[in-house]
Amino acid sequence: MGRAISQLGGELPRADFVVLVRLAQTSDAGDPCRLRDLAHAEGLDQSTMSRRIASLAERGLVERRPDPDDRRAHRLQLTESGAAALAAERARRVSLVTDALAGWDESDKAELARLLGKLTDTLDSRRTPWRHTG
Amino acid sequence: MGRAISQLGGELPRADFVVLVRLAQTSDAGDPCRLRDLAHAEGLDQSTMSRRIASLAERGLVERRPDPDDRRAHRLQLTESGAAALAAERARRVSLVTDALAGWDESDKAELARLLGKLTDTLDSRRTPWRHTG
DNA sequence: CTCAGATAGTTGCATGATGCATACATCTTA
DNA sequence: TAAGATGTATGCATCATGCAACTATCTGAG
Repeated sequence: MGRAISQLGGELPRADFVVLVRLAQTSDAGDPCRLRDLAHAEGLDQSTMSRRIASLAERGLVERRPDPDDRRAHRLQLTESGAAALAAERARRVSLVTDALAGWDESDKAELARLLGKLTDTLDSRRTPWRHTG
Repeated sequence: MGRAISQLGGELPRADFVVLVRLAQTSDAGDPCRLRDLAHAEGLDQSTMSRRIASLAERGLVERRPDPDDRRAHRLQLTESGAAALAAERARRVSLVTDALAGWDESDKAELARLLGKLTDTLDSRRTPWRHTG
């Protein structure tokens, strides 16, 4: 817990961040998020995601609860610390962008936001394969 | 040489790509590009860049010529194969974007291009630290 | 001119992330 | 009930990386 709090001030590694983002999404959707889904969503091997989750669980950011419907599986969810770490990292990133665009006029900022949103939608609808390493 | 040609059809790893891009830039500028400069530009350790260059040189994409003014150093430059591989990778990436934006109207595409160019300039002028891994 | 220190680059070594193959438990279906 | 599929974890080899140490060369103070 102290460990998680200490992370709030620092930088959350990208690998951790993307997992927390996915977990927050599925948590919003109310789905029981499983390891395999996360691995597939990120284009990673199950074994890699297993180790990432183990690491996040050790640090108290993610909770692995037994799935009552399938005793092989776990239901993954953010802990309070995990949600806090995610919020802090998002805030840090928003600050980076806000600072970088401080000199821009409002219309350009609004237009960029609109077009990036549209781009995200376009890529999602095409299920564009996304490699973090390539 | 056959190795380099066979790469033209495939995907150039990002680590190789960014090095070739830098080399093409400095080649345009006419500067003798050295290892240390490349490493610093990418925020990597010299030893890492040394290994990347060694790999690119083995594959015939980069040439290491002795620096006539400093016998410790090498002058790095793209080979013909390297320039071809870079051009092919750039074309592949342009195709990805072109395909993804195929359904967009021209005005939005032009506006996105303008704003991304402006963003690039803004980030460059701020010397924003850029981590490929974070 | 000479020698101490700086600099360009390479290599040894340990570390961490990854994928594949495998193992084990549990579920599903014939 | 047995055979195969599925969810997850682990052993193992591989690869990229940073740090430290090394060689060769350059530079500057004396």
